Amino acid sequence: MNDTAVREPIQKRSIEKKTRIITAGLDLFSKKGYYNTNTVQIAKAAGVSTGTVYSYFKDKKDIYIASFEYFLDSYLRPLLNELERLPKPVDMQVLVDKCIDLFIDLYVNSKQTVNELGRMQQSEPEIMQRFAAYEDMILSALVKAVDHPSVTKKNLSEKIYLLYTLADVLGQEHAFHYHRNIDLEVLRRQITTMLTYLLQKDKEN
Amino acid sequence: MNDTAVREPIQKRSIEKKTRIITAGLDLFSKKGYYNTNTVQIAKAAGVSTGTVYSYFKDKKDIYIASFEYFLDSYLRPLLNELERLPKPVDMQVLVDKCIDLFIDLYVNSKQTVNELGRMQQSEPEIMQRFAAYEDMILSALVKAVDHPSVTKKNLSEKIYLLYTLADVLGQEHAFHYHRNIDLEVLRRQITTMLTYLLQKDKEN
Amino acid sequence: MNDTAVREPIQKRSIEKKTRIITAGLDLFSKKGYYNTNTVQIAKAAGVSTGTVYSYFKDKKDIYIASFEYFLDSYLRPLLNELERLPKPVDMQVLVDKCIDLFIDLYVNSKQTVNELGRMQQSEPEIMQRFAAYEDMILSALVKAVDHPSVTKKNLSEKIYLLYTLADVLGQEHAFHYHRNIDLEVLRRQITTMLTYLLQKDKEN
Amino acid sequence: MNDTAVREPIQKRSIEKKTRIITAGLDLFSKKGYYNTNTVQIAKAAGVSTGTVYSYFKDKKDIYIASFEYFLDSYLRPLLNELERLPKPVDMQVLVDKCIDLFIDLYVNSKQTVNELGRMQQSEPEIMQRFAAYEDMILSALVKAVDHPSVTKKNLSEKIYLLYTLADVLGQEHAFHYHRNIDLEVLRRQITTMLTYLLQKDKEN
DNA sequence: TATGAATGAGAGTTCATTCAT
DNA sequence: AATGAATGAACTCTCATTCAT
Repeated sequence: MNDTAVREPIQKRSIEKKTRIITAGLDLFSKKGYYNTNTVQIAKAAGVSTGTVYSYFKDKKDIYIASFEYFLDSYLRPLLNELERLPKPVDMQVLVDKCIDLFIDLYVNSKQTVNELGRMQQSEPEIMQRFAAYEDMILSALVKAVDHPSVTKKNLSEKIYLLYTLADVLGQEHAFHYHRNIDLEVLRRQITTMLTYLLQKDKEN
Repeated sequence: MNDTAVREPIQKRSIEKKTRIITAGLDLFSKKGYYNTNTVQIAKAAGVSTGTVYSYFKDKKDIYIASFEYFLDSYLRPLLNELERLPKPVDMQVLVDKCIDLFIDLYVNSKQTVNELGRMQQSEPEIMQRFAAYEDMILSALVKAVDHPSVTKKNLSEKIYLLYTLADVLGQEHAFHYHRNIDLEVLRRQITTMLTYLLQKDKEN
Repeated sequence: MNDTAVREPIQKRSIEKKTRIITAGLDLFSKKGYYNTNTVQIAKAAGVSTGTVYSYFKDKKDIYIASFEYFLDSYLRPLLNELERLPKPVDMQVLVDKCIDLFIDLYVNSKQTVNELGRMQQSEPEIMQRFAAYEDMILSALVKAVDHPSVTKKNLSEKIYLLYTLADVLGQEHAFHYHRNIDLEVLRRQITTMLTYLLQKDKEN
Repeated sequence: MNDTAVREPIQKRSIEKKTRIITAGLDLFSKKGYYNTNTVQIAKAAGVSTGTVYSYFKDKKDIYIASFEYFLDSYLRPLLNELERLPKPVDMQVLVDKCIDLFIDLYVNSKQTVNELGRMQQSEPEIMQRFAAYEDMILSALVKAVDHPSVTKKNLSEKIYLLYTLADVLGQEHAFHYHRNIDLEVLRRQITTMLTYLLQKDKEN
């Protein structure tokens, strides 16, 4: 019944245009949020007409999803690859540090983007599902990176989750510095200490 | 521009009406989010007219702010009082436990509410500011509770912040259980271990 | 989920407004057809805003249905009542004549309206269903009117249907006079002759 | 304003292309109606580009007109020829029967097409005019077929018109069977009876 | 004071038509 | 000659806010 298919661009000019829409969307959604961005703004920012937007995307939500998939693919995945390429065996301290740096990088460079994604993540089921895959991506990258003789496999999921969570917290704090009385260096040292303590093999947590 | 001042209700009937709007708003915003709730729905749920809503609140955002202030005042503050009333000197393990229970309580009973607040928190600057005060409230309650001979004052802000953050994480996981492979008991034990380790006086973190 | 109910007007001013929308809709739909009429035009013609239109009707199709129900109720039903009130026993000639007059009246006064209804009738299933009831209304009025000792019950449905159809044809021709070479008086006489012949008891058709 | 003239295809390939557009249009317009069919769908179904469509037709309505002219030429005219080729002198019963069969054929095989044409016929003046010619075509074919010693010339136009109308009604009822309680065999017999009665020479109607 | 009908700007989306390639 | 991506005006519908009653 629905004959008005969404165009899948093949030619270079078209791909470029689709990308422009995606990046314009990413920018606006990140800065102003999903509900405060409209399709005319996206079209204008991408330098195309609204009609063109709707020939590449079935609706506004579709632009949103494409924008954040693009972000995660082009930004997060490279970071994770770096993590996986760490020379092994790796010092625990180094691993935790690298992890933290990764999230600081992520937030410092794309704080608004990451935040907007978090905002929608639990608001729209469809978007939550899409994003779940990417969290899994991070978590499994961490599992691989932590795969090391000095780390017990016991309760590994929970340890990885805490590593992920605390690195995330530090990243957020670096980017937004919500809490003026927090010394970021101190916080980092404490997190590293806790995680190193948690991950060490001889402590059976 | 706006000549019609927002009324500050003095009479009992008026206060009751304002409260009904606030609780109706809280309920709807929590269940469906800010952008999917409209003022007619709030008025109807509160049993008043839309006009009345606008005689107590200057706009929709104002209802939102009042709703979440009400929530934090009537729900969070009592929890914090409990924390402050802990008999001292308190065992470190007990303190951390109590803290964690507090957040689990909060999330389990009001998960949608807390989530919606988090969603808007960084989307709307005006709302972010208002909420900051309440986070400070939590943090200072923790400072008081942790005020104890066995805990160094050194880098205390950062320690409190981590206590707050990790308790929050555990609360969220209890309420939503996003990560199916996480054993909540194990996670709780690990968090307690880390925090106890961090807070102990002799470890100079 | 759908809290935005369509308002059911009780006050006189509101009913009047709803009626104005209905009549404006009827007028425009009749003159220009469903697809060539837009909601802004209807609102303007009714002297209200588009928002008001949508507080009385759930969508454009709903206005359409209401408009034509209004037409049929306020125009067709009175005509049918007249038919039913014919003094009995009635001369067959008189009955057929009355029937024909009824349709001529209908078309001459509301030719565009009746035509538009016919156009949509088979195009939109929802509208077709609604209209079916009114055709039944006409047919059963005819059955009652024809209920007469001089008419056999045998194959009555088919006879009534032909009475209805031929009166309809004559009505159309009166209103639009598509066929310039047709003498309406002659046509009427022929139709009357055929129907009288068909309906007479002694001819067993 | 319109500098790009509509091409009149001479080459075989071009004619074929134009025909493909016409038949695709006929198919889609018949199935989904004029307003629910768009030019992209027609182009796709015809295996050409939208641009090509607009080099053969000046606008969407032009495709519509061409489609239905094509239908009437290729489908209706052969039926009429058959009618004209009836061996004479012909029995009145046979003639009426043939006529009825012709319409039943028409509707049963092309009910959606005929219906869609009827729908637009009075909605768009331009289309109404075009169609008038074809109705005249039918009527004059009937005049020729009825040209017979047993039929008075008196009031012939009106008689032909009724023959046409009643055959049409029966055709519609055969194709759609809107009225469940109508026995098609009975209806046909009644119509035949009425028409035979009307057309007979000695009855001076 | 309270009402709730009314407003109308602005949202997302479609599609006949054009024109650079 | 043919393409089909691009256009943008026009569509239907929503909702925060106002104001006559």
